[in-house]
Amino acid sequence: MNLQEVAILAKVSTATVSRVLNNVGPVKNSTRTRVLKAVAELKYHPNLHARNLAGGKSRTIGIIVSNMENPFFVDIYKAAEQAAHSKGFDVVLANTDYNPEHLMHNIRLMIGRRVAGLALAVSEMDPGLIDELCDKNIRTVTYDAGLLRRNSSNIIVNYGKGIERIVSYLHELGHRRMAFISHHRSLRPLSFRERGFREAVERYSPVIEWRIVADVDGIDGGRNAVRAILASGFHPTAIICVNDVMAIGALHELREAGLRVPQDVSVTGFDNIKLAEIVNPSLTTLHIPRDRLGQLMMQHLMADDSGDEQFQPETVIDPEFVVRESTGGLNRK
Amino acid sequence: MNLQEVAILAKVSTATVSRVLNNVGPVKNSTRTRVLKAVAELKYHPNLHARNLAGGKSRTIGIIVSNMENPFFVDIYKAAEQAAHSKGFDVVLANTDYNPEHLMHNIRLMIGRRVAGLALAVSEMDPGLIDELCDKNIRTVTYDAGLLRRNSSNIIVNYGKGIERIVSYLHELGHRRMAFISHHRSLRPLSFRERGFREAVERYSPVIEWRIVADVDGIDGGRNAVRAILASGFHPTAIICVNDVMAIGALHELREAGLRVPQDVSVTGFDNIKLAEIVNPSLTTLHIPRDRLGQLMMQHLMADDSGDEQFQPETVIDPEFVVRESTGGLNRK
DNA sequence: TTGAAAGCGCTACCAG
DNA sequence: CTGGTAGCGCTTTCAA
Repeated sequence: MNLQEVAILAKVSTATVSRVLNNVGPVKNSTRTRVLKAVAELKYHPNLHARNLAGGKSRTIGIIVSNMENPFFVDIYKAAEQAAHSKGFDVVLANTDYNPEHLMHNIRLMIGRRVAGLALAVSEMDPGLIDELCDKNIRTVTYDAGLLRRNSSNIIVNYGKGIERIVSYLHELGHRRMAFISHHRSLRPLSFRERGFREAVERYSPVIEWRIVADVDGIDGGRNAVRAILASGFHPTAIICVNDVMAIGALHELREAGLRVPQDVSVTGFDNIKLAEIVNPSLTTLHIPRDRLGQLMMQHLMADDSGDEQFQPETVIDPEFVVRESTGGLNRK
Repeated sequence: MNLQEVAILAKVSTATVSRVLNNVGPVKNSTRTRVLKAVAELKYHPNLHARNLAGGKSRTIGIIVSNMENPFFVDIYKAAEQAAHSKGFDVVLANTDYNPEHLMHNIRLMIGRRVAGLALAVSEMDPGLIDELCDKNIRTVTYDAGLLRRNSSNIIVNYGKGIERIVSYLHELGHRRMAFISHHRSLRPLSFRERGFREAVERYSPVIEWRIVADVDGIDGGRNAVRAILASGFHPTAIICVNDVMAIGALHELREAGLRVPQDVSVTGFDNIKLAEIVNPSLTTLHIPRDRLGQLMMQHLMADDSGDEQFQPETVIDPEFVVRESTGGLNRK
């Protein structure tokens, strides 16, 4: 079923049907209603592929994230989608599970779809791979990717500063043995955070002993990491997690092991997802404004080319320290 | 940049390039490599719209869910996507936030994209609206929607049975005042669950006092609902939540109010998401196998037309009762 | 093994 | 205000 059939039923040309459907150009009211009736009668739905092909331009934004199981990314996606909708764009979402091949596959799909813009909130950015793809003339905005190309902007969070804040806070509380829990250490953005931790902690060298352990992203990852730490014989008094979800897993595993938080061990997260204030004990963490992040990404993608809006190629967001119940001074002073 | 340019650079016809790109038909090896080189050189990405238009068929499955913030739906999506990928299909995801208009919009988009199949895991199904749309010849599978149409199958969870199980269990423990926490009462599938509760509880009439309260889906919804209950003066000894996420919110609000779970109040969830075993106290709930659900949906959509596989128009899944720490007998016997 | 050409369904331009 | 028509980029016969 196509435009033609509608046109025949309405006794007009396809051009007119098109005009009616797109609210463009002048159409006599009587014919418009006639067309609309035919459309309804046939339950006609325009073929969007044909429309995109013929029109040339697309009103669709692609969004790719690393892990939809982590509320952090869901929040970004929701903010971004809302911003896109408010400007009349549709959104198509893809998830990579931190897998660079999935990322490539999805980027290819997005390019193939000729999206009007592409937002990448992923950690598995490989400069090499992306470089190749991104000199299509697709506008791109990345989060936490640290690469800048033509018509591509980047939004980054100052993780180093955040982690430094955490470490110094814990140090003041008297903590001298710390562990850092992460995931996907080999991915660049994650390795930067790890380095942030290392630098912060080495500033106090050799007073602070430390250790880094990694597992998968998620609750189970946090649990496994804590289990590994405890089994290793290294007994940190503070555990710093690369994100809240892993921290929540850590919290649970510590409880299982009979350790009290924060009396025996302090725990910190990163992101400040909703759950962080709900868990027991509630989580000390760093707030990253996902709303703003999502909005910013869309703003960059949909900014007028008119050059009116100041196009910022890079935006830095400072996380905000939120102290809750999961951190405290040492029991044995 | 299009097929033509590649063809020219490779000194062949567009037909040949197409053959190479699709691995179809015979192509001399030397020309194949020549074409591939041209493709790489130009960083050519085929226009998927054109491809779909010309090919007629699509290898894309549409998935629409109600709330990506609820891990229940994320789990379904992930299982479904994996199943789809394993059969060589791509997936495009959409989220409705329980908004029937968003649902309509997204269904229209999916139809416009001429997806090979459409999976609807949404609660806001309105028989009227959908009826109209679903007699396109798009294969559809719904979860929890209770409507059956031509080339459309349905997967349902036996909520009534599950809730009955919960109520009788709580009754045995001595509970006589129960509250049911839900969301979007006016949406059919949700109202069915509410009815399930009502029927189960009235079976013990007039022994059990009960009450139903609703708020939005999510942690805050659970919190608000509990606050409303406590403020109402009705003091239930057991709170039954329509899903785990709301139950987790309820748990938190009860703690804030100084009530102990399960000593003062028992709480149950539904779904058995990962978090249910992590929260403290861990959550008594009903397990719904999201993996199987997602796989089933894809199986229904991608079943061979060959009639070989037995096409089941309806599949019922029984949830499985999981007792954890959030329920117990009454303190004062 | 390859090329030419006819569409796929729609938009947009040009006439009338 | 409306119709005719030339593409959009690709797949797919049909011939060569």
